[in-house]
Amino acid sequence: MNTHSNSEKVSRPRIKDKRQAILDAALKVFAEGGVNGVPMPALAEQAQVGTGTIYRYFSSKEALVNELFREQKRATSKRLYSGLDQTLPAKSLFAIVWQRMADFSRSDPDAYMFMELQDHRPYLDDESRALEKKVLQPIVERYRQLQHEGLFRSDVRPEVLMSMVWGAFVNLIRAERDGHLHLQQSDIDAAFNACWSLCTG
Amino acid sequence: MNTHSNSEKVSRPRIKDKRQAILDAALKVFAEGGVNGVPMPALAEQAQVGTGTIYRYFSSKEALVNELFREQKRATSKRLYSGLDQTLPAKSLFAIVWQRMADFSRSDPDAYMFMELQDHRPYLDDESRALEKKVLQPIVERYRQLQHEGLFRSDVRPEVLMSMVWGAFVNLIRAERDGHLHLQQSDIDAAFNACWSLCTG
Amino acid sequence: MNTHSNSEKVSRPRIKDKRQAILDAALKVFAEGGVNGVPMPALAEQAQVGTGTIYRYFSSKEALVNELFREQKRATSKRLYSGLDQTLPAKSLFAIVWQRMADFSRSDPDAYMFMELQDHRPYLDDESRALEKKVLQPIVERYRQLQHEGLFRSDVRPEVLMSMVWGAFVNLIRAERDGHLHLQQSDIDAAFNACWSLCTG
Amino acid sequence: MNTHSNSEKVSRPRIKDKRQAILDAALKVFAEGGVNGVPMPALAEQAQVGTGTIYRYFSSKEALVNELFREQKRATSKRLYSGLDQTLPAKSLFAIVWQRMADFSRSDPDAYMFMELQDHRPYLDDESRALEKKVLQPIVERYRQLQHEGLFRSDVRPEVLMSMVWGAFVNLIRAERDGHLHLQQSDIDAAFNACWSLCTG
DNA sequence: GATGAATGAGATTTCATTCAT
DNA sequence: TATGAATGAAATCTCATTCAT
Repeated sequence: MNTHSNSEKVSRPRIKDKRQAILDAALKVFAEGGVNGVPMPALAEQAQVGTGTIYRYFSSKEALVNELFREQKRATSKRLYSGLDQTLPAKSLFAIVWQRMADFSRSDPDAYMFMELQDHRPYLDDESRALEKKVLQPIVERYRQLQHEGLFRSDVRPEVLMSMVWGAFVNLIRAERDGHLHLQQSDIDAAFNACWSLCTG
Repeated sequence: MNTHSNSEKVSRPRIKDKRQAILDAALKVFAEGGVNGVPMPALAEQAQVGTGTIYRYFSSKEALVNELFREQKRATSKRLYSGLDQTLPAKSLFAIVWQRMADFSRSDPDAYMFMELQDHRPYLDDESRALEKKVLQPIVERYRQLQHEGLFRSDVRPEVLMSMVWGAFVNLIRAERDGHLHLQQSDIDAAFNACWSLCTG
Repeated sequence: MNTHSNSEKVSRPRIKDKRQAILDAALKVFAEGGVNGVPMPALAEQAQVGTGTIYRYFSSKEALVNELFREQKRATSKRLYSGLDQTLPAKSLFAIVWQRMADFSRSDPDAYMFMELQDHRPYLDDESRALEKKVLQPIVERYRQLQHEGLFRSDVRPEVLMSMVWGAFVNLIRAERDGHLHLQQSDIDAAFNACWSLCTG
Repeated sequence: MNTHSNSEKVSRPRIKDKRQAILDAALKVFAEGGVNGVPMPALAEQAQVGTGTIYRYFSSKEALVNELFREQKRATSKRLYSGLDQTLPAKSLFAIVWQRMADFSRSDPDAYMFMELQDHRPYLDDESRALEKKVLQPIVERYRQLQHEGLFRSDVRPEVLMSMVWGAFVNLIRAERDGHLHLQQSDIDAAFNACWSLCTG
């Protein structure tokens, strides 16, 4: 049952390396308090490390935010788009991704919040921005392809379409966070249908 | 000798009161540098007032941000929704509002940016959040009405629909700001059509 | 009794501006504790200003050290070499400068110590180093002239000669500071004669 | 099994003990970066030992600096004054020592720099200062003796004379280090002659 | 009322030292 | 014994806010 037992060193609760502990803690506290709102000692405490330890792994707060951003960008991308059965009809695939987005925002709200919080933007460096673009590229291509197949409307550029779909979803979650509405699964499903209409015209 | 005499209003071109000068300056600098990124003395300089003067009109930076937020919320609301000719068909009205949103983001990018920057969110107080809800209410009602009229799809709750539309638009502008795409009027028009599909199904 | 009364501005002990107060305090505490040994808050306390105030006048500790160095370099130069009656015989002039050096080290030990402490060297920027050279130039020229006049020995380059004289003096003061000897006026005078021999051969 | 066995001296080229490796490394990095400028881990890396290892041999950075200082003080003293053929004329002996000083500063600039850098002074303890005095004592005595012999001028106390000679030399090297001049062997020789004049009057 | 120099609490970052392995 | 990751006290620097003028 003890997932980290290695003979019987029962007591130590978590042995994952400090670097990851710091990233995990950062995700949590930044999501809650905003990057600017969290002093390094507070982050250190959450990570259960000394303040100085953070600087063994990240050269500055800015560097930490960027590495966290990139880690999450990659993880999110994988989480949303990997392992899709491409033999399924497009609408099913779209629905799956949509549901994954919803699941993501529900099951890992810190990660979702951190990524959608604009808080980190002033910290982002070129590498992070490049990654952001790189991750979007294949999605745009998929949209373009669906347009060529005549499934998606072609009067809107694929990157515009994609941006709208993503924005519609994100704002839905944000509205819930801000207390403007409460989402149920039926809302998620209905929103999917609406987005499908957006894409197919 | 009295440098503040206004017996001859000749020299000073615009004497709008300092309070407004501060709010105007705040909008500009906050939009550019983020609320956290702009020290009060920098704001004071932009507003051409002394640092202390800001505190005669606003009790704190937080209070200033809130007042600015509320002022802009009201102005934006008026800008987008006032003076609409309700005799026009719904689609035309929707199109007008959509174009107003586009015009707003183009002609007053500072105001638009400030409102859509999440930067100010940690500062917002109850009054600001209440206003945000209050402003959204009539829009939601309009959506609900259009659903009752059978024009908008009814399988999506009106607040969900509205949130998606707003999110789709906002993310489009953000994508442009972030350099992911460049929008032309034709894109705005096409995006409108896509959003109309989203709403009507 | 009210030290801040301004009905009679007698009481306030020192009104000199903060910038100078900071430089004065810095000279004192750096001379005593070394640049590295004195934290900015300690300097602020000595200067009777807030820590932040230092940064209104100097962009960093390094900048402060450089400005202090340059100020002192100029003041020292003036103190040692200005207002000399050039009609006096060279030996008298040399004796006067030598005595001025001694007086300087006695009457303003902080300034003297700060300049001769090597402590500040890692902080010095190009401008400071350029000033150092610039200040030495006319002295070298004077040595060269005295060589041409046949008064000073000519088998040693003037800059070498000057460097030795200065080093001999400085090390004398340092030896006293380090407790290796105690200097009396008679020692100063005798040392002058020895240096004169060094120069004239 | 014995890690310090020297039955097979094959593999490790130089096994001088870690203590000495640390002192050697310290001399190098302190000369280059100043005592304050070099963190202990950087020193450890240069010495090719673990950071903690330093603390097995020296109780603190201060203790290390002091031991290094004393080691170098003794080595320098030996290097400059040992093995002199006391049957040679005084001027020859003086010339030899002078040349040894020059050679020292040239051939082992790290050691020379470390000793003449004032950087370490705030670290020095009583023992180091006592050693400094002790090492100077016989030199002073030699000066005194030469005065009694009528070779050196007697109007200057021997410790004053010695201090001036040393200062003259040191400042010459420092001037070169600071880029104020470049020394050739002829300058060293000429400077010797000038110093001889200083001593003999 | 208006000012902006001054403030000091608090932020980020460094580094001498320790200690589990 | 040797290690070097970890630590946290202490350094440098920032900035929201105050207050004497």
